Amino acid sequence: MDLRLHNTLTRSKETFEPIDAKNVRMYVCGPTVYDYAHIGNARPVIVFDVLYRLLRHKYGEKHVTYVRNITDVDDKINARALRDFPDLPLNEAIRNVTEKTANQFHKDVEALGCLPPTIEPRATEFVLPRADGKSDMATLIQNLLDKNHAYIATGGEGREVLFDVTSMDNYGALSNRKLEDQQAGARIEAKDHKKNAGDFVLWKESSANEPGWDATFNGEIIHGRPGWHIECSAMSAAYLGETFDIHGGGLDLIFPHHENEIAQSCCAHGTQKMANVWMHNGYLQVEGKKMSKSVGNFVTIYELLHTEKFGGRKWPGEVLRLAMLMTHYREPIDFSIKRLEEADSVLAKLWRKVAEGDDSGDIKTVINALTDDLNSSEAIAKLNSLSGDALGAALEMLGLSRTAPASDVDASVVEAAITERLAFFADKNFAEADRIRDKLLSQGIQLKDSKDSETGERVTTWEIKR
RNA sequence: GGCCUCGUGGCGGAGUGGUUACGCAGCGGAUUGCAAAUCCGUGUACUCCGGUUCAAAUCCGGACGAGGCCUCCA
Repeated sequence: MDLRLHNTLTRSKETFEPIDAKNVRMYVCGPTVYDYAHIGNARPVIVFDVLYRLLRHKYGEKHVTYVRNITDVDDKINARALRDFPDLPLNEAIRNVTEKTANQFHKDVEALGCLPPTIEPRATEFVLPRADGKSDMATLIQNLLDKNHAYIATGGEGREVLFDVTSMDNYGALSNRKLEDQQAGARIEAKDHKKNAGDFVLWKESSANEPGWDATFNGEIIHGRPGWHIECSAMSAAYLGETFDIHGGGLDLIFPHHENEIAQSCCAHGTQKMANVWMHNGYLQVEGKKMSKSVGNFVTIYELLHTEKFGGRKWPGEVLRLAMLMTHYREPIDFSIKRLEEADSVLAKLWRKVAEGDDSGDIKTVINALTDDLNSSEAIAKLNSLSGDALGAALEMLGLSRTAPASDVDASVVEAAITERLAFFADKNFAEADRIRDKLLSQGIQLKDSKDSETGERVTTWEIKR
């Protein structure tokens, strides 16, 4: 069955044909590391992890290259560094922020069952020309200047290299925007030094309390830092080439981020396409509202996993993952406690069905669902027709395998308690037997009684309730 | 103002011209010393109004409602 993917460029589902089936190449915009990742950030990471797994299944593990960057240069990072580490030299303060945040991000997404990408480049390593000759931001920018797609102008905060949006014929093709339709009202700040209101920054000069690199543009050295979009153009070209297969991210990145990436990359390289397929996941809301700090419904991945802030309990990463995948990736999700509770029950049932064995069903039904534009909700529905090893394999495909519960439960102690309890049953001492059951339950251990079908004897098993 | 999504049972959620997926919760029953778990059974739906059609939740038009983007937010 052919893989079909919805392409934002054409607003339709297309049969996916890789440029090189021996090396399928995908780029997904990663985090800007200035603060804990929130659960909205988790969605694209999970969605594209499923796609990565599917591609590996279809083309082979060694034939897929998945690049997800870490953006560790950004004005929000600078602000955070100055706030949190006022006494440290700037570069050190920044490194503290980015290291800490990136480490936390890695822990978070691992708990969500996401495979590490093939390559995870950091923006700061791609600002200036590199010894290995891989694509870098400064060279890309000079390239755009050479081809008259960019110009240098002086604004209120110093010199800037700006991209001239009118220099590209089909600027706005991805987001279906026409420059003249954009209202220069609410959010576009008219700046005199720009040729057009829509021109965006490629490089901006830094002041003394801002990080900067000495880059040369049109012969003049500008101590500065890159604009927002250029890092993805540089890093994707560095590892995936000028044109690659799939570029993914959240819906809100279509404009301006991805539009501008396309403009930079295509104009600098003289190509028609940056990526053949552009995929975007839908937005996430919390309890019916857009997640924002001011509304107070802002939840980080860390808080969900390790605190009782959301719904009065901690939630395992797999539950969060399933809660995301219950909805098709392009649909909006209203994240709620009820949804997590449902995911929790479903997952417990599925894991039990794996443990019980009784292998039946065909994983192909699940793969086929995913093959149709990553229809994960359909795929999850199909899980119900599987059991045993087939179900286990299907769960692995979705990244929902049971991981060893992080627990210090000593099995021998539990077994001893069960034996003790069975002895109380022999004396019909139900009160003591129940006391043992309740005590274990309070430790998160659920006892399950059943009867041996041959002898009618009571058989007690247990599991860790999460 | 421009552009883009989405309205399916109590909830989640596919489907997309004709057979009302699937799951969660609920309810009834079996089982149990009581529970939990499990098993069996079970109800309710396609925002509204037109149109096309033998047939529309599905296609077309309109209304209403919800949400998003429009320069650094995934």
